[in-house]
Amino acid sequence: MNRPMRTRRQATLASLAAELGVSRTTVSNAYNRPDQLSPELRRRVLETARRLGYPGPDPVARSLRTRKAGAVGLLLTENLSYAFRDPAAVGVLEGLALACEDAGVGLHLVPASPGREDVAAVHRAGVDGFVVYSVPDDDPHLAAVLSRPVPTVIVDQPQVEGVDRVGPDDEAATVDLANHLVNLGHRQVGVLCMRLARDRNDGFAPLRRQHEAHYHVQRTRLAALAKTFEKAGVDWASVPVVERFEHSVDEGASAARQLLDAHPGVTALVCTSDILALGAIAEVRRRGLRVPADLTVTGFDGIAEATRAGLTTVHQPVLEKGRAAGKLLLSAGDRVSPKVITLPTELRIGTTSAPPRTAEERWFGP
Amino acid sequence: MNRPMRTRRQATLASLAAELGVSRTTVSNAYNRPDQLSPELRRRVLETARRLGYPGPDPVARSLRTRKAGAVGLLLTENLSYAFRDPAAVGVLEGLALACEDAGVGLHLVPASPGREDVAAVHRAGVDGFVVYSVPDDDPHLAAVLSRPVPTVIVDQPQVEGVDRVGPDDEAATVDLANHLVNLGHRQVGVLCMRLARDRNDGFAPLRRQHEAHYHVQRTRLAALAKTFEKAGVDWASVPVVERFEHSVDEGASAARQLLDAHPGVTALVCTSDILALGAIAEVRRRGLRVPADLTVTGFDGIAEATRAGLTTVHQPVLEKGRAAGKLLLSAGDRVSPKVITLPTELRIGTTSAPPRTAEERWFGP
DNA sequence: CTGAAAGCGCTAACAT
DNA sequence: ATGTTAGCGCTTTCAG
Repeated sequence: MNRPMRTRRQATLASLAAELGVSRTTVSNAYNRPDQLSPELRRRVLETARRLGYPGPDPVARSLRTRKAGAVGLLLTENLSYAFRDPAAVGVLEGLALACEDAGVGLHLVPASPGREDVAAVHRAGVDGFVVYSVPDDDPHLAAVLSRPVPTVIVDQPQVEGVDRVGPDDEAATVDLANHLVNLGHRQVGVLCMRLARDRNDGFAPLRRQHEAHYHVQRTRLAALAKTFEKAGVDWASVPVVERFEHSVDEGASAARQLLDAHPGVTALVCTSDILALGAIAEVRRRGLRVPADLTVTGFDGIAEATRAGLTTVHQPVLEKGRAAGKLLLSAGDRVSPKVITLPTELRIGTTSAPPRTAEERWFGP
Repeated sequence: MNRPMRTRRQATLASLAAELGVSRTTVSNAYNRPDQLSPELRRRVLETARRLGYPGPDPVARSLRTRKAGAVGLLLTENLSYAFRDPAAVGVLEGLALACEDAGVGLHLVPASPGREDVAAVHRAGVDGFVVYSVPDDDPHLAAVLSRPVPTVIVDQPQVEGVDRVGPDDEAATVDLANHLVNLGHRQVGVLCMRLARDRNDGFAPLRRQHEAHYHVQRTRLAALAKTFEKAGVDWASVPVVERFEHSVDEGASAARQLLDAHPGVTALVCTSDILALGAIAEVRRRGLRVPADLTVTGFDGIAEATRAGLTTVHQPVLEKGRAAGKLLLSAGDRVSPKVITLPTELRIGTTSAPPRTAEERWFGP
């Protein structure tokens, strides 16, 4: 294959029209409405276009005129490295991309790493709408998105009144999971959770920080755990909650280490994501303990690797979540009231949860 | 958080200027060149903008005027489902996204599934350049991209004269790998490869199909294998090559099954990707054979899961590949001759390759 | 520091 | 079936 080096934009629709001695409309029609002109003329137009090196209508100019960008923006204020490494996030991305593909529109990833305070990229994105995925409620990028006159759909978090949202019922799902543990007999639990706010805190998260979390999903899950365990007679204030800023298996392991070092008496580690849970399991085993005989570990998301590992977790249809968000956005026509789509979740009891060992067992072995 | 439902675009830069009794230039400057007007006036402009619900300069109109879209397009004519499931592809995507992030430009995923013949999406994408990742040389989307007057960088394949390219030296890397097998003593090998053309062929690929493959990477790897094994006295025409259209672990397993059913005598399965190799290993084990004692299996890419599995493979820096492509594109300024970046690869000998069993061993056990 | 003028390249009524 | 007209909303010399 070969190809000449281009100089710069050579021809425009107007110059082509001039060359041909026809109007611009005709040339435009040749590209956009083939049925509006004779096949013969159309052939001539296209032929001349090729000769002059006219690449077809400029997409930006067309967008300006038609008021359609032909793309949806995706705001993801997470380090891409972590986003792409979390199968749950990849699933959402994939589902969204599929919805876009079906509609023939592009998916525009907005450059917005967590550190970046520069919101200009949001304003510069030529898109017909935004999908916002899992950002904190005080993120400036989010505010920038909401200030733009295009429809927006938020996936998972935050909840913003008047804005479409797609996500699971974190509250109900977490209550189910917690009840499973309560029913098994666990009363001494520890929690591993993801980032609660934009400021980094790799360590224990006091009650106040839990309550004021800017990540609605984490806040809700913690609250649901608190509610359920308190109902079972557990004093939540005494339950250790370890937070991690980065979301990776390794961080899950280190969080488990930190928690178990300080609270060796816990009988279950509840993790707010499978990724963290997988790390926790690794750490527990590293300590020579068995899962679930010595320690129960649970996750959240239901990613494939968790299933393979037999993790007790809450499964949510991540691909469908992304797809639903895309469809919702692209059908955003003239809906009146904002729509909230709640996705089904399923408690999947695996082989990582079991009744706690009794004190005697712990001292004298099984 | 709350937010009023928007009606439609309410104010423009012009109407704002009118309202304020200043020129449009001034309003524009308030947004783009704050140093060009008094802080006081600027404050007034922004304040009035808020009051009128003016969301700031329209990105599309700005792009038209400045001739900068602020985004790079990514052409990926693979099913997104598969693309996102292959860590090698995700790595490339991630690296590219990082490069875009650094430059503050968006990454526009062009909707182009393999089946789609509709190339309009390429023409509709408002981007300043394209990265093309691993498409067949006869893909119409590729032609559409090349017809657009913007710089383009191709990752891996195809090789197009005059177009920038980033990729490993597939030839050299594959020769190294093949020599490793030759040196171990393998002469009866089977090959599992990815799609060779746009038409589906799940099965054996005859010589002719190998030679005429439209996927340059696969063609090159096969050719390198052929060359090296022929040099070792193997008649390549007799070497079974099984092709799979879809790229997944399961397909790798099924390909291995197909190959081993027909050619139980092979001592090594050479796979052109780690994904296929992982499937092959699964199938070999399913048959009650041991890797590498009974059968050697090798891959290509060096994805994390392969490393964990101890796979003998060729590692390539996929993230760097994506990043390099992005950087190259974004610096495309006024380079004269096209640039080709060759990334280093490394033969990683793992625990899945060993000398072939002798015939006696095969009959009488080790 | 501010304004006037001149388009960027295209499409969509509305004629003819 | 083709042309005329009228912008889409913005930025950018170049003068004041």
